[in-house]
Amino acid sequence: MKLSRSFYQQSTLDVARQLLGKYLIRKHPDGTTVGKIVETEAYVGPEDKACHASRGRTARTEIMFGPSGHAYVYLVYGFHHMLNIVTEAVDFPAAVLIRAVEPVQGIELMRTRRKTEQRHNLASGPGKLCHAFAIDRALNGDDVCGGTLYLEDRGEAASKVVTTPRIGVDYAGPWKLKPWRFLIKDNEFVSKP
DNA sequence: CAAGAGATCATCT
DNA sequence: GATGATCTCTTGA
Repeated sequence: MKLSRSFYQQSTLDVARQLLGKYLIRKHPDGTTVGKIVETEAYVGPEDKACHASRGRTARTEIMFGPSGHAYVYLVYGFHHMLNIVTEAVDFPAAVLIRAVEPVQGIELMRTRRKTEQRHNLASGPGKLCHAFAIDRALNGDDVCGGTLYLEDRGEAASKVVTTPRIGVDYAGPWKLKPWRFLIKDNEFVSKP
């Protein structure tokens, strides 16, 4: 069952937690890739110094101020794309970063793109995930309630969930301490334990 | 195995 | 002109 827009309108922390155990589906001319989400992070509102939108409303962050259920994709460090899903109401900037998935379908395609044999290394990190799923800035602003990139509930409850501070946001002062990273306990496909 | 450096560019000052 | 919501490879024990 495809997740509808109302799912993404909930509070960002709820969305981030509930996304664990859901499936990410990416349709592409080369084939379809599917992965189970095992790790997410929440970026919430104009106050959150780790959230790009805390710098104000700009051309780049505009998408986060828009309606929920859209993809926010951007490039970091000149190499890696990050995939976020916009949440909450219009004019409130918030999003959930998808940090890692467990490869389920289209694994050969992911191997070709990633040039690695190891299944646990195909999508265990935000940059790797985007590479394996062929996600780049062309998808920025795409509606994830559409048919190319979307999420599904396949009836699995994310059992044991663990929270930790977010990764790579040391510059965010007190905000870096917020336990807004969510991951499935003991899952071998997360980016780091 | 842990730690460190380098890669490379869109975006904002 | 500085700086990342990262990854991979190299180094040294």
